[in-house]
Amino acid sequence: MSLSRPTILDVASRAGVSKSLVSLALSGSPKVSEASRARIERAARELGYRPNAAARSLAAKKSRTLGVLVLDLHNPVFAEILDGVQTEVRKQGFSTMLVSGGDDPARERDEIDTLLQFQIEGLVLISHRLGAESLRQVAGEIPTVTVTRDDSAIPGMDMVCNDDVAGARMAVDHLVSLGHRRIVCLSGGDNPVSHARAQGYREAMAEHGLSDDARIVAGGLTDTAGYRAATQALEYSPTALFVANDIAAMGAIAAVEESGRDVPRDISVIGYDGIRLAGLRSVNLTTVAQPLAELGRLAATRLLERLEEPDRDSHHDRVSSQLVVRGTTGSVTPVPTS
Amino acid sequence: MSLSRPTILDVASRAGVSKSLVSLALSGSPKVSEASRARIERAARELGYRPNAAARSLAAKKSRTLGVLVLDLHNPVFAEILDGVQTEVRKQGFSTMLVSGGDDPARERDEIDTLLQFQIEGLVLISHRLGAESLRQVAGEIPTVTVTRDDSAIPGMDMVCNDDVAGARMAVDHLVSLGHRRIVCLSGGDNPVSHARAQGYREAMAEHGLSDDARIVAGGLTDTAGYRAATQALEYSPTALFVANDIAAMGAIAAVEESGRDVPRDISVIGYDGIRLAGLRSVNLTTVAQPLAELGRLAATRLLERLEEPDRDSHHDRVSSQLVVRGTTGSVTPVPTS
DNA sequence: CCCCTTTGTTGGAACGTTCCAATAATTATG
DNA sequence: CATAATTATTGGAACGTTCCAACAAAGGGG
Repeated sequence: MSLSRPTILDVASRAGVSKSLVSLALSGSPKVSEASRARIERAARELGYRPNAAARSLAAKKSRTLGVLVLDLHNPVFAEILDGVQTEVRKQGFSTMLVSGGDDPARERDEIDTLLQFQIEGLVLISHRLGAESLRQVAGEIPTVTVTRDDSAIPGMDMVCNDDVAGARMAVDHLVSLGHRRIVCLSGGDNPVSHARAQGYREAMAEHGLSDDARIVAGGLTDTAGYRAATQALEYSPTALFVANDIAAMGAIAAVEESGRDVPRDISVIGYDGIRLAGLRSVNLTTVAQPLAELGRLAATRLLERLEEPDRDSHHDRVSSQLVVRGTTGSVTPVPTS
Repeated sequence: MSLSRPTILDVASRAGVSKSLVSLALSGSPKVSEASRARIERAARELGYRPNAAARSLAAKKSRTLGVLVLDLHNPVFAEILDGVQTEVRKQGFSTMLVSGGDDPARERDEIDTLLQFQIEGLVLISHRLGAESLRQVAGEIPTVTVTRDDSAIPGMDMVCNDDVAGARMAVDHLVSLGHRRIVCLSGGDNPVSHARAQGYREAMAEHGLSDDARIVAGGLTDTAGYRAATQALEYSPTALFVANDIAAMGAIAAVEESGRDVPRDISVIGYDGIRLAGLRSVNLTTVAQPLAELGRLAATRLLERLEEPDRDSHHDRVSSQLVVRGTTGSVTPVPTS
């Protein structure tokens, strides 16, 4: 193993110039002669020189690194948002440090702390479980953008999300247009996103004069949660289920099918998020699709803008989602009077 | 926004001691009096002091950070391995920097480079697309452990993987025991893992005297690749498909069902990996399950061991996988002579 | 009571960069 | 052809830590 990596001084002496000039040359300064630049680059290449990010960040007082916290790596929705973030961030020459909160608030705090120790310049929160207090504190310490959650109440923080209330209404509208009335909502549990989606459901049901048919079953955002909630929902003999997210919807479908009913003939199911998996032909889930990569891209853009101009007003983007009709929803079939 | 973060000097002066003592106290040295320690901790807390990782890593010449490269964040198999890695690494007080190669070798090199700039002390490769040359180079530069791929030929590198050949044989044995003979293999494309699985298929077929029935269709590791390969495989009118991984198997099932055939009545399908998703009731895929989290945990352990003892021999762990029979495989049904 | 340990504590050098002010070399200007 | 302006290069300070050798203070043994 190589004893120790070459430093800028090694490059300098090999190229026969000062360390300062090497620094200048490698950072692409225009005031370096072509001749020197060529020799320096050659020397660097020959030595396999790789700048020490720690030293750089210490001296420059900036790390050119953004931190990204993701709620949990298992739900593919986050991988898709992440794609958008990464693409944009790389394009602007920043690095990114990714950590996962593992769906646990305490660990989230912990990981953010680590991120801060690494002198990240900004933070992207791709969904999170932080309380308002923690969030406020984080936002006060470092430029932060939150994705997926409506945290618009926190000062100095940017936000990018879709309109969950409107999305949920689209879902209900779609079901109603297919003739459904007994539509049950399987909520995603006690978090703002799920609350908003349940709210949209309630509003849309009311608008269609179906308030009396509205039923919300407490569920969660995992497939097993969806399965359980659906089992429970069957007691209301619904003709359609609006499920808080795609993964839970997949669980719900399993429950419906196990009960001997067919999707969509007996019961229609619609999800939320628009993960790629939902488009898989054997899943073929109708859903309200968020532009996930776009959400990520936008978040990165907003954060980078704020780094340029730290004191600007908070920017709140609310992008619109889109109904994607696939095979799990269909017209309500008249019940045969057996 | 706070102008600049408090440094160790701020803590020192507030606690009325020298910076050295603060350093000692915060790193938990036993030779600090209780009184001083208490005052220092109090001061640090009051100031919201957070050590600067860049400075620390520069001074200490070690970062206590491991790099983790994952092939691609979209396949859940990697999230599950990652869980194991993270748990173990955290337990040992290291941080982890996670990057995704986005399924692109050039970007992989790039990301590893970034990781190295951050002075990571070791590298975990959770599947990768690196050529032998690049790999050798990386391994020569930094302690590296590779997960999921059999890179045992690279000197100085540790390896943790399952036995893909044996796993594939288990799959075939299972199908044969159900009476299948016309078993087609949908390969995962041109990468070592897929080659090994195809190899196991071939061997098992030969052992059962079914060499003449052996057919391998070139596919890939995504659901669409599985779909396409399955469509093609149907020309051989198989009674069973052995698919290179779970995600592709899900695509294959879609193709089979679209062709009007039933899984498993007409065609049995078995996957490989054992992702959680495959256990989802609406998927219910029979598969060869690798102990994913265990793979990750073991990889982390091996890497940390090597950090202790850099010159030890390469360690190659080959953990065994397990057949998980679910609903997509069944006995071959005698073809009704219509 | 002096010296020797032991226990706590400290200042300074080092880590590998960036950045700035200062200098050297070159070219343009009158 | 001297001087000014420009272009290229440099040494040194700084960044916030850790680590080491050195020192001060407090006990302990002769």
